[in-house]
Amino acid sequence: MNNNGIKTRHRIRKAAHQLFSEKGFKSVTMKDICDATGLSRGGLYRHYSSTGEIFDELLCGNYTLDESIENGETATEILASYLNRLRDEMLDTKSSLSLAIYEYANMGNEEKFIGGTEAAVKRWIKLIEYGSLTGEFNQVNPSQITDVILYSYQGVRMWSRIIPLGEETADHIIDTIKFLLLKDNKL
Amino acid sequence: MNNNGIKTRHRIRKAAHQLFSEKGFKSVTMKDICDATGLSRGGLYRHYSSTGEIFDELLCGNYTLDESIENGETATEILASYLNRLRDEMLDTKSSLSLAIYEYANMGNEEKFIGGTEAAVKRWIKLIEYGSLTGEFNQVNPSQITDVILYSYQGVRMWSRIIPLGEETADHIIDTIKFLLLKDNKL
Amino acid sequence: MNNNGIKTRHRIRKAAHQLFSEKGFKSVTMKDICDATGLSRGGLYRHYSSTGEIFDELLCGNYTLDESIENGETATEILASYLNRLRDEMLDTKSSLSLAIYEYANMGNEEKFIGGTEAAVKRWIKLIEYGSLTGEFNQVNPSQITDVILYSYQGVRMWSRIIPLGEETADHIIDTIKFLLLKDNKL
Amino acid sequence: MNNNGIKTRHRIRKAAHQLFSEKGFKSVTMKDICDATGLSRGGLYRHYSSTGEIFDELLCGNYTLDESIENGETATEILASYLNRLRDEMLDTKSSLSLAIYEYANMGNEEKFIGGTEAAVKRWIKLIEYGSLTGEFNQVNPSQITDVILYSYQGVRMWSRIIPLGEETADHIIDTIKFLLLKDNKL
DNA sequence: CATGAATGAGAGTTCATTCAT
DNA sequence: GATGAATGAACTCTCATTCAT
Repeated sequence: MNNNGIKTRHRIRKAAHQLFSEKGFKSVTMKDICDATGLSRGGLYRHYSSTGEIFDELLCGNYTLDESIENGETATEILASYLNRLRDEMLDTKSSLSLAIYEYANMGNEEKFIGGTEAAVKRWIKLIEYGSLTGEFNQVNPSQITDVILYSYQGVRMWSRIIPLGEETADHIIDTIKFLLLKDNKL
Repeated sequence: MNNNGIKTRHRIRKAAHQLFSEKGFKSVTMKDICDATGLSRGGLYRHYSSTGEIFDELLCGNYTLDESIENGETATEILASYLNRLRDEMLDTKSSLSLAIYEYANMGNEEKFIGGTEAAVKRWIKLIEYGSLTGEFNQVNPSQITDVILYSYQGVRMWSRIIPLGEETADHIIDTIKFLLLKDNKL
Repeated sequence: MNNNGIKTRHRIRKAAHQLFSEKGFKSVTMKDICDATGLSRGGLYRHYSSTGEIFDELLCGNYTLDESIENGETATEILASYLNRLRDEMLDTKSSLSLAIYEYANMGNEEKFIGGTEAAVKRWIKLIEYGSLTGEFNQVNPSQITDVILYSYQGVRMWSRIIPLGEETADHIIDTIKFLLLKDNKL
Repeated sequence: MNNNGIKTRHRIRKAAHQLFSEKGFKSVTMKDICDATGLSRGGLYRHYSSTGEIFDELLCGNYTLDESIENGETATEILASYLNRLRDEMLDTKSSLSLAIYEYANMGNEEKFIGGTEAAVKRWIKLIEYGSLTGEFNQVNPSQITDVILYSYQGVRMWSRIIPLGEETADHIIDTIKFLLLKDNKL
């Protein structure tokens, strides 16, 4: 594959991301991507042979919460950083692949996602245990709080596509998490 | 429309509900419904002329939290009743129309849902205010807790299609809501 | 399927037979058949969903030598009847499905034909043994003569599509078979 | 064209022969040949611009019975030599281009083959006349026997692709030819 | 000579939708 | 009311073929 081809693949992925964000997974056709990229049928198929193939590539590096920082920081600092990302993602309504991800997962690709979420779950549990240990966090059931965090986050991601999401809603979620975990936080 | 016609419409809605639960909205075709009901093309079209039309009818009476009981009960009792329903719905993984609803909403039918959720939001807020007033509930920001409740509920509805949902996860959500609202509830 | 549908299926098979005779199997597309029948794409697919499906139906009742007469006739009479058919088929250059059959068989449908030829082989062998027994035929190896008969017949069927076949060629084959089997036949 | 180019053309023809043997003519695409040779589209097109062009070259030197030996040998010896080749070719099931040849001929290239077969026909007729003259062969109609020989040979070539061919079948054909031509040969 | 990107034509397939019966 | 035949639009996919590098 020469340099030109690499550029084209980039172009395809960019256009496809846009389309998936807007329309979910199922409604995006190879033809849509042809039109969006200006490529011909055959030209597109040269690089990817299905929307699923493109989507798979988009997913690499897209799992909600990923490889982040655990270097000597306090649990509180790490939490703040996690929550910042969470908040940003919740508010980034437009570029959300969430509908597409759900549709895709529901079409028989569940297994591709289970690993991804398990990783996120583990990271949160680890953080909460760490904070409990250092005494920074309240004594809570880590798995319980993790469920609340992740599912409310996912709920926001989905509904925000349909019902306009105000900043205060994101803050409501974030503040509640802080209240549940951090000492002396009031509702 | 005679009695026979009414039965047929029932049959159609039943089959369609099943299909929408399994495959979401977009993937269900009129042909699928023909096959599932055993009706011919023309027969189906006599009653409904698109999947959207059937889906609209399915949605009546399907909004997440609906017309329920506020007759002299204490806030705690009403809360218990609401949470029971929430829990049951979360665990009723199979018959969930959630993916279908999201897909449908995303196809330009947002407005059909905004009203529905607003109603649920109002009901929860009213309940929380009521509980605060009677002193049964903690002093909280009603709108904040309502967001946590509804979005985490929605998150569960969606993900449970993809990642098997254990009872303990539903309980985690319910217990957290109780902790947030009820006095003397420990995490 | 109503009466109209049956007629259409007839029409399709007729047109397809014509096309397969002319162009072999592979070169005939569903579109060709649409054009030839005047049906729309969807209309054709309503009845048959691939050229192979149509071809399979054409093949029923098309095996070279079929269920024929064994009712008190002499071997010589039966032979004459068999050879008459053979000759007619050899000369019926135009309606020959032979190329189509070979192509089709070569595409992984061998097993569909093995049974058919085995039956023809058995019938010839039985006839030759019968003729030998009654003393009408020469003492020959039945299986050997059967091979010569069937393969030369098939050779003619194929080549006659390409090289114009004169009646005398068909007669050459027939006469040689007669010479091999019948007493007092001269070359 | 330098030496490298000649090698590439060799490579192409070799791969193409293999493909034509396996799949016949029509099913082989330029892309197949690209894949089989490892050449790129452009690379292949530099040498040949269609499958027909390659096939034409493969056909040179492939006509069924070719330029062979007529140098002072007896008719019986020449016959033996011819029949040996015939037998070998019949048994060489795998490398047979026969299906490809028929397909190709049927696509409007009949004239390319008529000459080839006429040559074979003439050679056999000449041989039979020669054998009759020297008294080695029976008195037969040369053209009649030639038809039987060539068509049964072609029949075998075709069917052997579909129905496994035993050595005894080839021998049945050969033995029958010998019986027809040679004196004192019994069936 | 050779590569691989790109185009565009054409075949396959699936459905929504209409209509005569 | 119901059937199923038929149409036509929209997609998917695969190649032959060309061309810049």
